[in-house]
Amino acid sequence: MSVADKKFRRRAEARPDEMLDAALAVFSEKGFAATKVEEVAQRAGVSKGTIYLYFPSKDALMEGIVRRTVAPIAEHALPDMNKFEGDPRVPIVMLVGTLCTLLSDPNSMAVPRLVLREIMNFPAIAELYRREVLAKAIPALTALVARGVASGHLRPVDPEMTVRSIIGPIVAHIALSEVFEIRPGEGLALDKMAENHLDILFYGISARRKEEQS
Amino acid sequence: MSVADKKFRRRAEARPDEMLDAALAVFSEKGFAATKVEEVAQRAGVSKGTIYLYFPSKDALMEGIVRRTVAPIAEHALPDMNKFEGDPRVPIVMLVGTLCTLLSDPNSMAVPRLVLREIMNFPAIAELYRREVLAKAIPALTALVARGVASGHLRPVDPEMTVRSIIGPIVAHIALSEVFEIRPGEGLALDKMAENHLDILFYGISARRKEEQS
Amino acid sequence: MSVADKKFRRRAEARPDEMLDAALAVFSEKGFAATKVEEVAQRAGVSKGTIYLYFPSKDALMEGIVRRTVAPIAEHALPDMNKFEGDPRVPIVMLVGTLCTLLSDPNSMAVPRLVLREIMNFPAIAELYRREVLAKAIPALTALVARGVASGHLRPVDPEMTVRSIIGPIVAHIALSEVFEIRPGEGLALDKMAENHLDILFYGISARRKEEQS
Amino acid sequence: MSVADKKFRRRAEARPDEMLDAALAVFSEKGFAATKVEEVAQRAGVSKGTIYLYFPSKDALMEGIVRRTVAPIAEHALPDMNKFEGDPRVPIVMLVGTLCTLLSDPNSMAVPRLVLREIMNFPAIAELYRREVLAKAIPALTALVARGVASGHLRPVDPEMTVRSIIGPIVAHIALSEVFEIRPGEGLALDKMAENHLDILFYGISARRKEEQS
DNA sequence: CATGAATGAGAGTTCATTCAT
DNA sequence: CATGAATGAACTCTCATTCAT
Repeated sequence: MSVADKKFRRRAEARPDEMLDAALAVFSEKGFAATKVEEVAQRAGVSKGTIYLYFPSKDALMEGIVRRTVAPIAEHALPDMNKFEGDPRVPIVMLVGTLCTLLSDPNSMAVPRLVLREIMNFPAIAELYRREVLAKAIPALTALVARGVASGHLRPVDPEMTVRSIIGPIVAHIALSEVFEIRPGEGLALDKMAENHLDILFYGISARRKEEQS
Repeated sequence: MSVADKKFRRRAEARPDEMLDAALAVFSEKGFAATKVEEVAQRAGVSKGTIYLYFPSKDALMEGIVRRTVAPIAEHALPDMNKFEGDPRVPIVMLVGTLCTLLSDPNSMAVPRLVLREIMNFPAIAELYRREVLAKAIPALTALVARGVASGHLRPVDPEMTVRSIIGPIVAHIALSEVFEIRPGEGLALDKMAENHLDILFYGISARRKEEQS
Repeated sequence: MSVADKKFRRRAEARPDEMLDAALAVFSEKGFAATKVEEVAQRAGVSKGTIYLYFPSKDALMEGIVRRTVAPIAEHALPDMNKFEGDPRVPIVMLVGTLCTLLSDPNSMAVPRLVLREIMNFPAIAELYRREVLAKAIPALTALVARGVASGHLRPVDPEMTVRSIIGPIVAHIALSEVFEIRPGEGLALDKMAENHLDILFYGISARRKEEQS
Repeated sequence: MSVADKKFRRRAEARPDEMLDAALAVFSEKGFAATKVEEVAQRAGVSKGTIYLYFPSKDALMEGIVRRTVAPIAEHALPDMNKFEGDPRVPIVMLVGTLCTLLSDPNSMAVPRLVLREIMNFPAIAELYRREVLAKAIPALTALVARGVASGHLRPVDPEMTVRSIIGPIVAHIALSEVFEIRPGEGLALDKMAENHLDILFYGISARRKEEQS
């Protein structure tokens, strides 16, 4: 069978993914509630009925979008952190860098944006996120900090609370930009934010008397 | 004015406020979209038509809730900060303390929770918040940090980005608790969070070679 | 308040009944499944939404129609039979006469016709009929026959099965007419049917040797 | 013809019949309207499209079921009756017996049950039944009774109406059992019903003064 | 012959909003 | 001022039917 034949084949196996792409696009533009299934179908280039051929309900589209994104995060990104030994600041720098790289890609932003927007109306999605991402990421980060305190690399901070200090500034920066369109002038400036955030996270904002840091 | 008159007037001027209370309660429980105007009316003890006597639409209820809460913040809490001179860490400690006091009161939480939940679907509310709260608070905080850097109280951090480091951990802590029900065991623990947050904000997490801090 | 005012009043208390009338008419014409709620509304002179103000679903219209008809039957017609003493042929003649009078009125026919048509698709209605009508009528008739046998007025027939012989011919006559439009030429001819039915029911079709009966 | 060929031919000419079997089974279980063509296909072990290869529409399945059953009745069972001479009670006993035998077989019941359930929504089927079964059976029965009256075997009853008295009790018995699940305790009890029915049909329920009957 | 992916018209139901009383 | 009956636009979901392969 030639490649040309593919044109005639229904691209059966790719369809659900295309529909999720379309749903993500339209949900992001107008919000879940304000989007009609018909619009998702049009964007995907199929008919309304075809959507329901692959997804049992409009809600299932939302869940499909999230599940597709959450799976690789939970499987790949997170497990690595648990094994880390040595100065915990190294993986923290990496984590912040990875997050910022992901977030600076508009495509990568779409799902977190959508989740941020709709999560309170989708208990199932909040639970999915909690179970698949947070329930793994937060304990891993907490343990990382705790090991850093134990090894003397970090000051005796509260590991659990310190996790809020690691991710909070990033969340705040994204939220200000995405929700309120408050940006520091020249675009997202994730680099500058990351640098300043890590600087403060590691050394604080207080001026030292005589000594240097970094 | 006779007693009988009271029966008919029933503190008429308080009505809109009672309706906003009812709307806040029901919106918080079920979400804006899932709430029927009828339910707001029932909770307020009036009929559906009466709601429309005071508010032109369901959306106006949402806006009324937010506007009522935003006004005092914008008028009282924020202006004070601009005048502050001296070590900026003093007003920062105060700000964090004030926020935590407010947030530990469930009643005070209701509006921020609701705003957090619905803001993406209400451009008007996002704009209101932006204009009335953030457009005043963020520049004030930024200027505070900038003055601290200039006066030598703070290290040469980026003032704009440092604002994210000040409020981010608090936002993250609240979001984890409210959205994902992830709490550090013994309740909200806002005190512990605030203490750890300020400790890190001021001195960082890195262990020092020989000397102590704080 | 004058009578003229009524014109302006919403005839609130009559509405549900008018809707049931309209539903009965349209369901009878087109069948339940083929009828749109919109059509019922139009016939009732109200909007689609108003139907749902009084009935929670399309099915509820069907149930309302039946319930409204079943109630008086169950309450009035049936209880009388239990008290009867003496020759059971008297109340049987009355019952057949009453049924035929009811059935010869096209309005009275509408509900049984509709029930006959839709009953298999409405388990709830079958159950309603069973519980409210048959569970009362059949034992009453059975007891009536049993008493007749005991008192010597009737031959030693099986009371339970004899009930089928009392009502069956009437049912068959109606079904032939309503379902297959098979009628004995000159209209429904319920009188002739009733007379012949009772004659056979009481004396059978077999010719006697010499003697007469009746 | 090779064995391999058989695999491909799969008794092709039997296919439509298998589909009707499947359709009858599913329609009987769930009702015509509630049955999806897909379900009929699954039960028949073919795909949805194949159904439409043999039947132009879902309705055609219904008609096919009925037509297949009606044909032999119209051709065989009915014509015999017209030729009968002598005491008409003999063929009446036979008819009742035959009907009861047929009806006591659940498989034979399926089609009449289905027809009873759906007939009002299928004018074509009502017409089919009317034309193929009733238009032949009823005149035959009527003539049988008329001849019985003429020959003195029967009392001077109205032949047309007497037909209702012959088939009515059987119909009533079946309807009570199938529609309302009202049965005389020990199953369908068709024998007892038939015996009692014929007893009453021939001799009536009235007690005689002195003589016996049967 | 057979498949099953795709279609799209159509129906039931909800609920914000209006307005006669 | 207050009511609540009435409205009807809008939306989700179903499923008989088609047709490219």
